[in-house]
Amino acid sequence: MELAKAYKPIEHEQAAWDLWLKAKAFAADPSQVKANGGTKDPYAIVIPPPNVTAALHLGHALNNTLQDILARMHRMKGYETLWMPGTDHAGIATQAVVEKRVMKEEKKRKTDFTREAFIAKIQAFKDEYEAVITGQLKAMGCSCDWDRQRFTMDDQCATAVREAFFILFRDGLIYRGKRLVNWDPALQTAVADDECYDEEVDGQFYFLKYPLVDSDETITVATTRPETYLGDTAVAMNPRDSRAKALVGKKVRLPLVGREIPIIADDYAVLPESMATTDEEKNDPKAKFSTGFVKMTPAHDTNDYEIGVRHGLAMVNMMSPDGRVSDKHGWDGAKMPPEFLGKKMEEARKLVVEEFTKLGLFEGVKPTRHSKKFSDRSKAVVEPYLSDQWYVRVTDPKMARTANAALVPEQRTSNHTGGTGFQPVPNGLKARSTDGELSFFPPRYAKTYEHWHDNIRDWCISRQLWWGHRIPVWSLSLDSQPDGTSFATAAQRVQEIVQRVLTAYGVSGDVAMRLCGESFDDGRLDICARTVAAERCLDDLLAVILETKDKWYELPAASAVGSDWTWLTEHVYPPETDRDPDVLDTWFSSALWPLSTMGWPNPRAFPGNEGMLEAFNPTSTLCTAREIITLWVSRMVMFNRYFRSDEVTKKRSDEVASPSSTSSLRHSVTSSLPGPVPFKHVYIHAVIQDGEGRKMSKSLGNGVDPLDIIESHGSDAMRFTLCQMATDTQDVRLPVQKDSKTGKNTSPKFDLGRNFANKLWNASRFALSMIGGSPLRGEVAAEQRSESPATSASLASGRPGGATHLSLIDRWMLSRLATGVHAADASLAQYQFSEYAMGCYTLLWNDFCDWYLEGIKPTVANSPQQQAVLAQSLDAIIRLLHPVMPFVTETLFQHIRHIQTATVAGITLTPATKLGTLCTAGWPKVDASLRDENAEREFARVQALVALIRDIRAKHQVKPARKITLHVPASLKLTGIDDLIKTFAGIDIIATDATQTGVPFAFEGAELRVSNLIDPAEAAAAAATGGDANDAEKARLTKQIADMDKSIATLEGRLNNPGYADRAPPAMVQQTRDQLTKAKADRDAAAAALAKL
RNA sequence: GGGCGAGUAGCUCAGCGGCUAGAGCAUCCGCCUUACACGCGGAGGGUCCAGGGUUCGAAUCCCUGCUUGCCCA
Repeated sequence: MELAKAYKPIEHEQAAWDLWLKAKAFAADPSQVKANGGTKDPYAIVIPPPNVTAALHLGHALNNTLQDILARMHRMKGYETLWMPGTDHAGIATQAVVEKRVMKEEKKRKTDFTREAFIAKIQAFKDEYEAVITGQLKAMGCSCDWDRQRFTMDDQCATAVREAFFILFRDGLIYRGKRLVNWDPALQTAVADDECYDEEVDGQFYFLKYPLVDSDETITVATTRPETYLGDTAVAMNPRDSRAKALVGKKVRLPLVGREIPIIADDYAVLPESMATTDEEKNDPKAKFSTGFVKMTPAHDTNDYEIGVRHGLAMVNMMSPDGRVSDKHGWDGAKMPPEFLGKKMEEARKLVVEEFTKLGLFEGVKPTRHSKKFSDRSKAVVEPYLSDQWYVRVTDPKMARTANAALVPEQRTSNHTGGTGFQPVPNGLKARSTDGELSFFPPRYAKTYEHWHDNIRDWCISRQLWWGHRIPVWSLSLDSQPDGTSFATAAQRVQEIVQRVLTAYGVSGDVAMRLCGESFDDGRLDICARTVAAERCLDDLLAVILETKDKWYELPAASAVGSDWTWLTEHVYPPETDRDPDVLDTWFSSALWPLSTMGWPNPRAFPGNEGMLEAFNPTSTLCTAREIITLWVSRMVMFNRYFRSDEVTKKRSDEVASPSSTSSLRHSVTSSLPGPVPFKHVYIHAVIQDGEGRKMSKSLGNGVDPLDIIESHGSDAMRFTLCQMATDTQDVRLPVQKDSKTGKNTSPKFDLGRNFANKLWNASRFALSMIGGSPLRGEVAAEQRSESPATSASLASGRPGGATHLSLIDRWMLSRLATGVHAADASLAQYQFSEYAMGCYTLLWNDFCDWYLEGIKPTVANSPQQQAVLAQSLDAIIRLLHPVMPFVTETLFQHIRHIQTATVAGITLTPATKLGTLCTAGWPKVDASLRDENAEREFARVQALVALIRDIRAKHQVKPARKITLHVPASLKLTGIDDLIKTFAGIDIIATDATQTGVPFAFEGAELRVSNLIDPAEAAAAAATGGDANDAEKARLTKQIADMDKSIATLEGRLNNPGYADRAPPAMVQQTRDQLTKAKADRDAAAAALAKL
């Protein structure tokens, strides 16, 4: 079959893809893995699920290219390979995009729809983008197991999320707590950081005096928000403040409120300008306004909140959700002056000034500008607001510390002491067998990971959104009643009633209850439902209490409640009795990804998952970006190790054994073996920036669409270029240009990959033309070769003991191949993708094309041995390149796999296992014995001499077709390399005469000449202008002499250095002497030639 | 504020104790040489950010500074 002159990706990519799918080449079979009684080692990658928010960009292309390289390489190496694909629902991002879209297209808000209706809209959007993303990955050639594609909110993943939440809730690792959120008082909802914008506004610093307790003195605080003084719980001053010693520990009394609050010392308080000593302090813009005293309002300011947590300050909320002063939403019984109650924040501010003025405690104002947060949608001023949120207790040793213990010892920090993270294993205890399994590439990222866990804080997992996994907790709030029942008694009774209902529905094992609080003010019963059945039970129970369903009294729950109904309805506080409206942080479901995608917790519940966890968890490698280390990597490690721990696993199997047992509240947490890591290696890839070092983004318009590159250059070209860029550094730059024809962004860098693919294509085309038509063993059918390669004849490498002697260039090529394959293996094993790409590049382009193919042209047609070396080398190179350029290599393989030649001893090329596909063929094995130093040394002589002659040819503008004569002195031996020199340098005769004609040059210390450069007829004409030629010759030799002199000076300098001979390794010294001898000889030869001109 | 990178040819990057510091692109010269002009052959081009130090020897290791980027808080 004829191959086109140039590789046209678009004509071949689809066919290759179809072949792979037809062969089911990417399907992972867990039963093949040793853990399940099979014979293979597993190799697994879970894709970092792309957000369904938008199409993939070049960073995704890079990351997925690298994953595909790893997957394909391991598949060829015989690993049972799973690359799990899927997408992420990306809660806030997706909901925001859809909200914007709906606003633009329908002029409607989220709240104009029911929750269900709006979720359906997001779902439709998700379907749309999931299809786009999947299409992109397939166009890139990603060898995922597409039949297993998951989505973080599909039924399988949702089941895992439910189970995980339940277990954590049951085990006391999930709790409810208060946290500052961005509150939009107009919409009365929390808003995320990216739904706010900052704006500089004119404001004022207000100066308020607070009287010291038991003293007539006052201190003055400066603030831009005087109204929040109602929620003050401390005053801070800098410990270096000269007054601090006397004042810290004393108390002040808040005017009107009457609350006594402490004065604390904290660096956060800025020293007044007059006390500042360093430039930094003086230049702090706040120093100008500072009095040295800062009011602390932890419930209404993010900085104060941090300090409040640090110093254990009380949190007093003085605002209601609609942004008015309130004493109804506070804690610790805060008392507000009645005149403030119900006032808006702006009104309250004026009132503060008035009241303080009346009391003589107002010192004045100074104008300032400061930045303020506003809500995108309502434009209202965003208030930091304390509200109820759910947390995962990742500070528990079973979480953060276990995550750090997962690090391989050599990547742990040696001087590790504090923190919640790693602690040395106590004496006498063996380290966990599952510890020390995790390593980072490049290793420096282990520090990021470790540091994160050392300083980790509990993870807030609730989000005030609609799109996501809704928190599976129902709350019964208790209210005191005149009958005088104590809180504890009432709570006890409620739990008993709930328990009866659960039993009636047969779901008591699927529910965990926890009582929160100790009084009717803040007490409630939280009930977590593990399954949909349990959920229905709770719905019914609430319906019975609230009478919200038709014929509620006929529900099984009603009979289970029975005569307690009246009592129950009197004690359960209706308005807040419901399922929690919030959804889980997206990372909660992502954190379960290596578990949920493989069927955890119950592989039998969804088809095809059996044996997956055993086979593929832990996975082998996770490829991701560095900011993901904290967001995702850490959480996957914590979750995998917790949910696959002995403790959790055993508890689950006990439940299966006796499903009726109730999940008790706060299981006793006993010491247990943590589970395995979710992945052994974490590879962190570089960030792609544009040519100016800026992030690629839509707003800058500097983004490059992978599909555009695939269209213009081909998928392989994009992949190769990206792989070649993937170095260990943090950022890589890709100069971006706008294509004048299409108007699309592209980069000239992709030409590299396109040219390389074309080079491979043409090298193969040439090889096929040489050997495709003349099989060595015509009697062996084409298909048979791939079945039983051992039947074909085998060529020895020409080394001692070999049957057939190979020529120098063949031995050289095999040596280069052996080195190249070894280097590629080593590079990929260390995630050195760029080195792998560049190594392959040199091997194919320089070694194979420039030297080998050119060198064998005169001989290959008549040498079956050479044809074998040619075919086997090309086949090996194509296999080596398959992971990075799957399409072109697969296309070519479909031709070269039919070639019949002898095999080459030392090269093992295992045939394909599925439909003759390269992607299931064996990774090339080239025996190290094929490395041949002698051949490399001799060939290097060829290359050096050829380079000198080519230089002369170029300077003299000798036509490529013209054969010239080389004159060498008899002392210089070119035995065995003379034919190659003739081929490469365009020489027809190598004479050993001592002619003085022609162009002289120095090689290996001898004076050589080339003559007959020009056609005799032209020579006569040129003789007239001989002076010019002579001048050029002189210039050339002069430069050669200068180069040699420079080299000689360097080498002599080194040898003359007294310490060198003494301290440097002897071999190195000898090498330097040899170099010097050679350089001097070359210089002398060149000088002699110059003198004769 | 803490942590991690980068600064080498016009551009994008390798090299990270010892070759005359390399590659691709770009530039210049010559070639449609029968696989490839997405090509072939050749050439020019670098105070390896600056300043100290360690070493027989530093682009490479250490320190200081400058420029620049990212992550976490």
